[in-house]
Amino acid sequence: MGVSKTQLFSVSHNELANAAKVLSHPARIAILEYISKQDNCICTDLVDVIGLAQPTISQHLNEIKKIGLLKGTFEGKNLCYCIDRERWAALQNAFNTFFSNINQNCC
Amino acid sequence: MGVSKTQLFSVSHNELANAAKVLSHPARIAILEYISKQDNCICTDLVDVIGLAQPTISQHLNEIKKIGLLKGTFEGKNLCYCIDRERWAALQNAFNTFFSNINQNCC
DNA sequence: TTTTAATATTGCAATATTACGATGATATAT
DNA sequence: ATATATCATCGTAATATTGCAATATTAAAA
Repeated sequence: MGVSKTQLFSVSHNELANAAKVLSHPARIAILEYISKQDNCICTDLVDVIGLAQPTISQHLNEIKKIGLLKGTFEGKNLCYCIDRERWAALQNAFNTFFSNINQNCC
Repeated sequence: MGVSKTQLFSVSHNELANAAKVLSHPARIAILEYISKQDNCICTDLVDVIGLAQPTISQHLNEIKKIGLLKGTFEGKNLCYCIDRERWAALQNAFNTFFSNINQNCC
């Protein structure tokens, strides 16, 4: 049915899965990497950097915004935003916790 | 067109995105967490633990297998497999590297 | 005020994902 | 040999994702 049965799973499992979903497209990885390496808020040229059409970039940015990884202003002519470091660190921690949680006695 | 333009992006971006895609469904998070916490290889009862139909679990396991996170035997009556710790650590490192790579001067 | 530049939204086509019933394959138990 | 238990595969339906052209919106510049 194409619909994930999210109600079967815990909140934390769904949250981690949602975060992973944002990272599950190379364009979004590239966008995040590019933004995170800037000295300041960025105010354009993602379309040139990534190589996808402007509406497509806009859509990807929206997915990234939805999980709170960006902060700044979004209305008007020029965007001005950057990585939300607090959220970034929280996601880093969530992934790290997940990966650390393995039983070292297995196999 | 529903097709990701993977050729636009670097190998490492695509690899990280592919790994994230495996983690982008709560069932696979739950499956991986369950397996990783076992003392031994597991040989059944994932269907009961997760609560999805057996073919669905089988499909999810296949996605997990595809990126090399499982090792063991898969044919026959009883499965017997567990987490591939080397691959697990590699993915942990890949995510951690990605998240560590942020410019602390931004904003 | 009219242009212009930058981003968002809409609508659509192509493809991917999720889920499960039915069925097939395999190995063990009876 | 037959039944049973376990997992894989096939087929299919429902929904989600990706991408872009066309268009709208917004704010600043001319």
